[in-house]
Amino acid sequence: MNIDHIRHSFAHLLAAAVQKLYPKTTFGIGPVIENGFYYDFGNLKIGPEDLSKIETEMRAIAKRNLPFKKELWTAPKAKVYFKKEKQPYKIELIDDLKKEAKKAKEFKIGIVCTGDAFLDLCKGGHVKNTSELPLDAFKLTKIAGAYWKGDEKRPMLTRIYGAAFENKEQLDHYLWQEEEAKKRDHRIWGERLKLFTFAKEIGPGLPLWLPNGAVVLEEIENYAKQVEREWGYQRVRTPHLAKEELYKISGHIPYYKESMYPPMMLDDGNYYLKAMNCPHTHMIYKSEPRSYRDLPLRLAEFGTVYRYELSGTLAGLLRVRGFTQNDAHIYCREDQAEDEFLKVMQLHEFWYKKIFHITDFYMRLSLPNKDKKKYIQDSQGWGKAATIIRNAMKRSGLPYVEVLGEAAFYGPKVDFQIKSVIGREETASTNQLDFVAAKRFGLAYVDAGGKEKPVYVIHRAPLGSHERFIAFLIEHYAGAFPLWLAPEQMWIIPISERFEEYAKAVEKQLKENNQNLRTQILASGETLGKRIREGELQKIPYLLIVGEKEVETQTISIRARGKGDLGQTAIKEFKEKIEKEIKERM
RNA sequence: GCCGGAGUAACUCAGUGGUAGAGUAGCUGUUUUGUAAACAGCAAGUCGCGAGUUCGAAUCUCGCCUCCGGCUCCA
Repeated sequence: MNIDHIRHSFAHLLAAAVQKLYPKTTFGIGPVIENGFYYDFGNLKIGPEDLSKIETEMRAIAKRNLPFKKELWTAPKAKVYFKKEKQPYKIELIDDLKKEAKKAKEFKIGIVCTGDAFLDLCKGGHVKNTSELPLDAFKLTKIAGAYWKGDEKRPMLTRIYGAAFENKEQLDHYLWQEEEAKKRDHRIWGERLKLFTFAKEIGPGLPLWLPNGAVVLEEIENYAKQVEREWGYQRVRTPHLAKEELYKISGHIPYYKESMYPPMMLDDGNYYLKAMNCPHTHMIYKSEPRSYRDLPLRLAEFGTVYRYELSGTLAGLLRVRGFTQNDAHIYCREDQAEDEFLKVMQLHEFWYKKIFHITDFYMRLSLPNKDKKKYIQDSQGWGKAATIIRNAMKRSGLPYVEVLGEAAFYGPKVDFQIKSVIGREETASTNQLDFVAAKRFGLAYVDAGGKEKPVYVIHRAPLGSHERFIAFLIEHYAGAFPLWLAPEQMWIIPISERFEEYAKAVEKQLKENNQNLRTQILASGETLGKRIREGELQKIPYLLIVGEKEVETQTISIRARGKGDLGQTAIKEFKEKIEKEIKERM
C-alpha cells in the first residue's frame, strides 16, 4: 500500500474527527509530510490534552469502514457547497485553482468524501476504505500555530501534526528515534558538560562560552586558521560596528534593516552593530589599488555579527543573535571565479568528510524568484553567476539541488546542508557569488592592459556560524568529542591516596613537551567506581587508573570512553598513541 | 513577531487555597577504594517578575520576562 495514500487518508480522517468534536472549525489544508501528515484548522482552540480525544474519535470513524470516494465538481458547484458550510479557506483555494487552470477548457475540482463523515477538496491519493488504515500505526504528535498559506500577514491557524506509517513497528521506531534525538539535544549536553550558558541579564540569543565550551571553540578556530593559511587565505580583522553610510552603500539598509539591532545615534551619524562582515572586508580591499596580479585575494576573519532575530526563532546555539562566522571574501577576476568557487567546495568537503566525518551532506543552489523587492534586478548578472556556480558544483562531484527564492539579494547562494546521525538537517554554511558588490563599492582591479575592471566577490564560511556548527557537532558526537576537541582529554585516577604521587608523575610524563594536553588528576575523595562513572558521564576520552600494579610495572591502566578497561600500557606507548590521535584529529 | 505549552534549591522533579519537599550535585566528617553511584550529617528556595482576588496564594486572575514545540525567518 502506498504510504502517502495512508498518510493523506489520515489527514482526511483527522479533519473528520475535528469536525465532529468541534463543529465550528474551518478547514485549511492537510498535506502529507515526511513521517506523517498535518491539517490546518481555523477557529479551533485546543491544548495537547485534547489530542488523545481526537485520536479516539479518528479510530471510531475509521471503524465504520467508510469508503473514500472521489468526484469532480465544477467550481461553482463546489463554491456553493463550501459557502453553505461556511468554509472561507476552501473557497479561497477554489478561486486559486481556478486562476491556475484558467487556460484549461473544462475545469473541474476534485472532491473526496470520507463516507458521510467528511467532504474535502482533494487532488486524490488515498486508500479505498477507512478499514484499510493501520489504526495502530498513527499518532497525533503536536499542535502548532501556522499562518494561512505561510504568510505572516494572514490569520494564524491551528495545525495538528500526526505521524503515520504502514505498521506499528515503523511508528514505534520513529517515536524511539525522536526520543533518541531529544537525548542528543545540544542544549542538554551544553549544560551537562558545561559548554555554554545564557544569562537573562545579557539577553536572549547571546551565548556565554564556559571554559569547556571555549576549548572546543578555540581548538576549531585555531585549526581553521591553520587550514586557511594552507589554502591561501590572509587574515584580517574588522570592528564590530560601522556607520549607516557603509550599509547604505552595501544595500543592507533597505534589504536587511529589520534584522539589525537599532542604531546608536551619535553626533557624526548613526552607528550599527554589524550584521554581516562583507562591507567591512570590502573596505580593506579598497584600501589600496589592486592589480590583476594580486587576484585572487582571499581575506579571512572570524567575524562576530549581531542580528536581531525574531525572539520566537531563537534556539540554543542553533539560532542566536550574536555569533561568529568563519568568514572570508575572495576577490577575483571573472575567469577565476569558477576555479575559486570549486576550491571553496573542496574546502567544505575537507572539513565535513575528512575532519568531522559528516558524510551525509549536499549543496543547495538558491536562485532568485520573481520577487522584485527581494533581489537586485540584473538578469544578465544573475545568469552569469548561476552558470559559474553550476559548473563549479558539477566539477566538485558533490551532490546538489537547485531551488528558487532563497538567494541573497546580491547573488546566488550555495548552502551546504548537513545531516546529523539523528537525521536533523541544518544549513551549515552559506556561500555566495556576488556580482553586485563591485559596482556598489567600486571594487576593481587594473587589468594587463591598464584598464579598470570589476571584481567578483565570493562570500564563504565553511563552518557557518561557529555557534551553530558546534551545536551540530555536539549532537553529531552526542557529547563524546574526538580527542583533539574534548574539553578534558583524560583523567588520571589514583585508586587510593597512596598512589597520588604516582599519578602526578604520570601526568608529568604525559605532558612532557606537550603542555597543551588537557589532563586532570582525580584525587581519592570518592570511590573508584564513582569517579569512573563520572568520567564516563562526562564523556572523558581516556580514564587512566593507577594503583599498586601500575606502580610496580610503571604503567597505566587505560579505560577508553565507552569501551571499558583496555588493560595496562606503558606510559610512553600511550603518550605516542594519543599524540598521534590528536595530531591526526581522529 | 505570531499560535500553543512551561517556569518550585545548581540540576531533575513532587507539591491545586492553610507552616515549601525529595533525589542528585555542593559543603563537613568517616571510609582509602581495582573499572558506571560508600556512609552519616549540614547547608541551600523572593516558588521567574509585578499587580490583583482572598482572612490567607507556589496554587486563582491579569500584565510582563525567559525557555520549549511550531509558523514566518535564517548561519
